Amino acid sequence: MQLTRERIITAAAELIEREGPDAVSMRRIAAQLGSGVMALYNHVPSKAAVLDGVADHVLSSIEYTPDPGASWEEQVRAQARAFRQMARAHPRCMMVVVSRPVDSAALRSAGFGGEEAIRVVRSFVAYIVGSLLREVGVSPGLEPTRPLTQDPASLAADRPIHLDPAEFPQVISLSTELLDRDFDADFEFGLDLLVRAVADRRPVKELAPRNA
Amino acid sequence: MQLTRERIITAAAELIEREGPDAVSMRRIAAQLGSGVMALYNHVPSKAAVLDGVADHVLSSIEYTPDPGASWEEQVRAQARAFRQMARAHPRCMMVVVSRPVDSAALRSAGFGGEEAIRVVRSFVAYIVGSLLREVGVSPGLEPTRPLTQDPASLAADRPIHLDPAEFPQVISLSTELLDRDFDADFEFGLDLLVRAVADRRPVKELAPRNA
DNA sequence: ACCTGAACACCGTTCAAGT
DNA sequence: ACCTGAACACCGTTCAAGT
Repeated sequence: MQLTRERIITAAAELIEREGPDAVSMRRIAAQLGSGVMALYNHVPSKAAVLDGVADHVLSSIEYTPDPGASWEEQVRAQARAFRQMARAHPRCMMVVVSRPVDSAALRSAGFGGEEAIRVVRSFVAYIVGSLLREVGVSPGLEPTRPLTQDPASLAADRPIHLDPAEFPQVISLSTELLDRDFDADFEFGLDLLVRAVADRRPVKELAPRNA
Repeated sequence: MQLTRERIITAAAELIEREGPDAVSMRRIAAQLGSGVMALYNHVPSKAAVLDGVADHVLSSIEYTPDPGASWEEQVRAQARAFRQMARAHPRCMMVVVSRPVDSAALRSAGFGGEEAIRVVRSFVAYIVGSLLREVGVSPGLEPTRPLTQDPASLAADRPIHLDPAEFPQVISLSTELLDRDFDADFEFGLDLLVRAVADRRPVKELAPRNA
């Protein structure tokens, strides 16, 4: 099959997702595509360019279509959640995304990039990125390489809590669930803080008249 | 001079700050300390451990002493600013910090780690980390290695805007200042959003009685 | 206990050569 | 235009050997 920039970037993203950012190398990508290493350089100028491509690829996979009927609060929440879904779908690519400039065109095309409230947007993006780094980033990149297998047990081993899954299968699945809930709640909590803060900053919609 | 874990970590941090995370290697660290590569392994188990050490070292350099007289709003702001100062002092180490678990003991000892309001703290940390990644992280790590020199011109070249400093010295210093102001204002803006949001969530200090 | 140096299995990228 | 393979200057880490 023909070698293309796109196939190279996709292969790199898959490699990162399977074995972490450290595992990605031009040689491994080439091997995966069944070609020699140097063949890659006909479609891509450097490894850095491949990683740029991965960041862009992942960012543009955000699925968000604005709903003009919704309030701005709900639109902001929807965007934040779309971003988060992307991060959860490509957790190990997040470090790569984050190591490049964030205000990319891809991000803008996903609806992040208003005109009048750039600072508000930046605050949200900062919050979202920071949240997802914590959520996704229990030492995601610079650690010793993982084994090639990707069973649930080794995924659980990425958590700070270390238990033998053979001995405590139910404890582990439970703790994973609890952690997930925790992340959900944490994310929504902070998101809500920001949404309310911004709402309070707007010209107040006079519900009940005050005295004075 | 004697080789120690501390000297190794300090050397690594300096190397990262001078040439970026990509430039750090066991061999370079050893060369800097005037020893053979393998001598390092008597004090440190692996490169990953060195990077863990760097993250901890940088995190524990946060200078914050709580002022019990100040309001909680001001205390939170002071902590956030202390964190930010650290990030600006070690900008290129930030990616290393961020690639490890953030809720470390070092962070807690810097005053981040309340009991009753863990989620609030997490929201702030998420915001701060996300902000500083943007501020500090114009492709901080995975880029082609920089030349060894660290003059202001090459620092300016890290910005997205590319001008020849020989031709436009004043434009560059101006734009740097503008960017700095921008970062300051952005950071304070979002910080203020969060502080107000949290304040509004507290049992309101009844200033003026309402009708109803 | 601490350091050395050779060796191994990797890197990214250049270059000359092939089709 | 696209691919190859040898080569170069690097990696992290193991191991056997020295003090």
